[in-house]
Amino acid sequence: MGRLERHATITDVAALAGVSVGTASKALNGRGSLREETRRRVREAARQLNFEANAGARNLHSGRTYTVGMITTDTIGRFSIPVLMGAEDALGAGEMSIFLCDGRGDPIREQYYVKTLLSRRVDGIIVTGRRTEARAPIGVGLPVPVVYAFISSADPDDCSVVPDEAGGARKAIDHLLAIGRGRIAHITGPDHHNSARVRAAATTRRLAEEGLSLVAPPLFGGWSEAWGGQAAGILLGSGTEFDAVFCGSDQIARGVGDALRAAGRRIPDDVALVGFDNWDVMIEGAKPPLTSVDMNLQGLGRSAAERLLAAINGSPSPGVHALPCHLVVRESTTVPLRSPQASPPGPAG
Amino acid sequence: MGRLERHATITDVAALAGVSVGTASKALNGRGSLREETRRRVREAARQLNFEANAGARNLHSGRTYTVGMITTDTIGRFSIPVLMGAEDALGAGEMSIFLCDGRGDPIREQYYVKTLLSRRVDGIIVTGRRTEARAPIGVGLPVPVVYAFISSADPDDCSVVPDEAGGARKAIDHLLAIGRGRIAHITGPDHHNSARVRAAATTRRLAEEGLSLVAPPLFGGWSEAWGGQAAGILLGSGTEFDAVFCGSDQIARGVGDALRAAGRRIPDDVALVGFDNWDVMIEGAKPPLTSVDMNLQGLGRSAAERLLAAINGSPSPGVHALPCHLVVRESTTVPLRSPQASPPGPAG
DNA sequence: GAAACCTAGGAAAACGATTGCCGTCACGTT
DNA sequence: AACGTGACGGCAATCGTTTTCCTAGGTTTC
Repeated sequence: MGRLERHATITDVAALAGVSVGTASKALNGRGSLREETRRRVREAARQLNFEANAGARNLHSGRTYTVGMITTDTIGRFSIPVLMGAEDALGAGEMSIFLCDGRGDPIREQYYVKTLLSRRVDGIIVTGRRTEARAPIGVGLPVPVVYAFISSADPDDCSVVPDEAGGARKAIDHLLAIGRGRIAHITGPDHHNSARVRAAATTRRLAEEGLSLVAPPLFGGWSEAWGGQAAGILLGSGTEFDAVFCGSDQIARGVGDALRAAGRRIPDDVALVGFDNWDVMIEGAKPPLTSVDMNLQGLGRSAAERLLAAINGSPSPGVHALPCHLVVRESTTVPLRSPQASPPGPAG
Repeated sequence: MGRLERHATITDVAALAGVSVGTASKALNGRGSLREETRRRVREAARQLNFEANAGARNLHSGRTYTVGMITTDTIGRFSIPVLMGAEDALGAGEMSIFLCDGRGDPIREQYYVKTLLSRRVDGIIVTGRRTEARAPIGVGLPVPVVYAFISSADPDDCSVVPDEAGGARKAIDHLLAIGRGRIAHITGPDHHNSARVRAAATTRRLAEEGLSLVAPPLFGGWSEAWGGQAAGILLGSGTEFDAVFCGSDQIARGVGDALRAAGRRIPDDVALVGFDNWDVMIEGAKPPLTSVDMNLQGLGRSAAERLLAAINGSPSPGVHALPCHLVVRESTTVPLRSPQASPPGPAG
């Protein structure tokens, strides 16, 4: 790793340029009134020494660190990443850096991180997590603003940015109805999981609005492919007829799809399939590619960061803010134009 | 988000406790010689004001920030996360915080991050990325130590911690040979990808050591399930006989497995299947669960962080350090004890 | 009872950068 | 020649903390 040079200070720069530190500072920050020649000399000295102003020292004055903390409630993973990236986008533009803290689902660890972040004088904190469920606030009367993203705070005065999962479920059902499927089943995650309950309830309600109902009560289980396959088996075994399955996750949908195909049902001809999450890995692996609800996690992260910045600048936006989901339609709900496999008769070209 | 309290300073604490700031500092840090009663009084005042020492101000003296930067070369994702978590483990013990910077594969952005991190006076930098390929150093003569994790630096004097992919491939082949499979095919990612080439070369070499060779030249393509399926088709169509397929990724393996099963080959009875990455999502979704090579990314992150800490403390470890991979054996290479599906005859219990 | 010695805690100088204020110099004006 | 006026830069305070040095007492010791 080569020779480690020492960090140059503004004193070094000033000395090299033959001016006082105050003048050097002004020269580098475009303040005060200096001859252009002086500025040039200082800038050249700074360049030569690879000078980078010590942010810590600078922050001592401004009272701001241009730094935010991001705490994940549980483990950082598939859902936190896009949120993180969105937040980074929004914050990067404001030249802010992010401290990442992985709570690992341990409240003690989490509290420790909060203390650390506060001692580092972050300008604000974003809290996120794998579950959309409301959670206890990370602290009360904290000296910096906090925004919850994806997950929400149990305190309604906190600012939370969440996906409109119910709306997403409604869009899925709307789509299925629009393509003429009325005998819909719903297979989803564990019933102690907020997302599963919310999506199932919205599904049932939306169908009720049309005077319809699910062909069977929602099947609660897990979020895995295995559960999808198992649930599909239950459905097939019950003898219930159905022409569409709306699944609580793409993984479930994939498991369902595999099981249905194994049982001789064609997708989408016999059964239309809709997933949730729009997770590329599952979407692309599924046969055929899966129609799915996208929660726009990156947009969510961006929005959360923007609200945090606003709060830092004195304009907080308390309350729960729901962002719309959108449906990405693929071949699991629409007959492909030209199908490479066996497909129902139709004009071939 | 409630009332925002101002950050208390040590001056506030000192005033409340009725001592000077110097004394307050000593009391809180266990320095100097003070009466126990005085210490108690100061601690109580600090507690009452929710005092957290301003890390920036403190760092001004110590010259250290107890902070490291983590830069991802490309996008933060499936490979960076475990590395990040491992690093967090190792650093968290040292009370260090992590600045996360997502380079998004843009060198300009990356250089900007390096500057930012330096101005924030991080004690060190960890560079990681999705590809194991050697990359240009993020800088020369930087004032802080740098460790590359997963990805490696093109400068051999830099410290890089990488998985021993070749060793992993050898272990996979060892295992296949041990279970009596000698007609092995290899399907992997694009040949411009370092990992694909390294693994393929190691595979070929290991077989050569036994006087064997692949049943066909390695099939280079992509990392996806789709490619796996396609490649399996090629293999089947060629008429080549094979009793095992070693795949460059779990996704490929899954695609291969699905295609083989669709073609009537039983796994592992007819064809044993080994993946690479040991990615839970793919492993569990595959039927049967996939034997796979695990690169121990978390251990890699931990090791990288430990080496960084050592370097910060004056004991750098230049060079490329390869960490062993290990093979996780599952049912795609071992006949299950009791099989729920059709299985070759054998004592049923 | 005085010299020597602790001990507790205060005062002030750092750390690195910013910024308001003020002095100085070179002009131009009357 | 005396004065006013910009322009240019230096000085010093400031941010919050740590740390060194120092002093004012009280305690020991002979």
